[in-house]
Amino acid sequence: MASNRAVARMDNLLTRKLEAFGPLYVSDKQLLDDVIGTSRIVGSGIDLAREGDAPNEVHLILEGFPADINPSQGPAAHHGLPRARGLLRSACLHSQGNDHSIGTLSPCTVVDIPRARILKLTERPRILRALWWATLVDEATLREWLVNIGARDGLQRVAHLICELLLRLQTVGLANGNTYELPLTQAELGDTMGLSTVHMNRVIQQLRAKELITLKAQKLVILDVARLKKLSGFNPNYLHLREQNGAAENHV
Amino acid sequence: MASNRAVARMDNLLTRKLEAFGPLYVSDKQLLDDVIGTSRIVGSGIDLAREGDAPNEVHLILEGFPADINPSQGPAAHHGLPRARGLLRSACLHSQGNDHSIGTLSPCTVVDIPRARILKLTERPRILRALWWATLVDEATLREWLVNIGARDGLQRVAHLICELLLRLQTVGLANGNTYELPLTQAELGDTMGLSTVHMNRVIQQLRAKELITLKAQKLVILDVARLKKLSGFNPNYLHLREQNGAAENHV
DNA sequence: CGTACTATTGATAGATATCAACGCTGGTGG
DNA sequence: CCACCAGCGTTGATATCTATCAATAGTACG
Repeated sequence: MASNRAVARMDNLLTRKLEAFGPLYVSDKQLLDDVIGTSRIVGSGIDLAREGDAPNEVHLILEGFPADINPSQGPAAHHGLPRARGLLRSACLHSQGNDHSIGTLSPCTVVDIPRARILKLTERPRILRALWWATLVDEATLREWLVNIGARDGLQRVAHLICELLLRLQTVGLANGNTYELPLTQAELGDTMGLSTVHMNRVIQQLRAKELITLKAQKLVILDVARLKKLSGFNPNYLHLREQNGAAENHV
Repeated sequence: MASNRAVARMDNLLTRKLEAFGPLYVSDKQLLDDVIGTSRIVGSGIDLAREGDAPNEVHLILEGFPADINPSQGPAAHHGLPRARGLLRSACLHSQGNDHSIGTLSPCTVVDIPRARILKLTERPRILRALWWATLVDEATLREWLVNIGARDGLQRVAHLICELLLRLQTVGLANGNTYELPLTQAELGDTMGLSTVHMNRVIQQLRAKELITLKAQKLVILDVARLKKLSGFNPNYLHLREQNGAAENHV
């Protein structure tokens, strides 16, 4: 489709994400370019909420592995490390409540969008509508995580995460066949899914023993995607919402 | 505030929910009245997604206890019952993906909002903006649930749920002091939180033994709110987002 | 080489699921 | 009225999953 026309400009990641939910005006895209312009790169293990941040600021993660961070009241707090929950997708918009925040599990490119700028964005009807759909999709992913953590045992949870990451990263072109970079420590993975480090390790070894995956030097290889999906009860529908909405946009 | 002016009309629940995020035009409210007009009442244990429903239909639950339902692939499927996850708030908007749906754990009043109507609604900037904020708040609640289920043990989870329901129901005026109706079976509660029926029962008995609650004949009494909140690590901030946004609206 | 982080392994304890059984309650048909 | 039944709550016994503690091995890096 896009290849049929001459494209005078390169859309940024945010624009591409939002335009999946419906077309935007050129002026919209310029506004989005302005927003993206302020991106910063942060290292691993950083809390994205900085001192003095206004609550309800929105963070946009362009690249990397961010995760929800537990407020420091949890049992894991005495480790000195906050406890991560729920691995977020890249190119994800995240509202900054005052009850919890996001941390980086790997180096990330992020944009901090202050309240004033959000209001500016939401004055554009098409941007606003895309933002809403995007949030609905994120919500669907969270619901899937809820099921994932609540109803499956460790082995299935980890298998599910591996499947989800494969699809996500393939979408963004960051997977090489059934192989991708997983720059996370076993401890971090465990925290993300509510498993202890030791148990996480044993689960990984189970997956290796079943000849489902290979994991070495931050490189993950899925040896049998079909069997892994079956084991985890993986159903990719919840990640596909965006295509459906994009298609439905034709009706408007 | 509202009591200072003569109010010619009674706002419906949806209108009230959305207006918490910013003022709406009278014509907006009329449109919302039209939407609400089509509500239906369903019994307990019903799946809100009906045959022939278009995907991405949105359901609005005006009253009752709805919950996420697992697709029938889970281990609990052979019970004949789908497995519930994540108790949803009343007056909650829920997008209908094709990967999962919502069921009722008690009689509910619901409105099914078809795609065409959603599009109509999202043509109103103020409604759309309120919808977006509302979705962001729902997302925050889901994140809290993720932490709740992933990081706390059964006792804390249940305590947390009881605290959350108290605040929610007080907000809607459905709590009587520290007492409220909980028309859910122990098995349903357990499913909701990822606990077996038996264990749910034992957790409840622990709470009783600690003289924190009373639960009999669907009536729940919290004997010591402060101690219950402390036990569960309950932090109501994530439910307060709406007030913050409402206040911020003054800046627009 | 030594230090620190990560991965791995073993042993043990706690949390939770599962299976089975029993009592209570409310309805229903005889 | 009674016998029966179904759903819910409760209890005990046991098995499985997972956390925790402790120790060892591998690996990167100065």
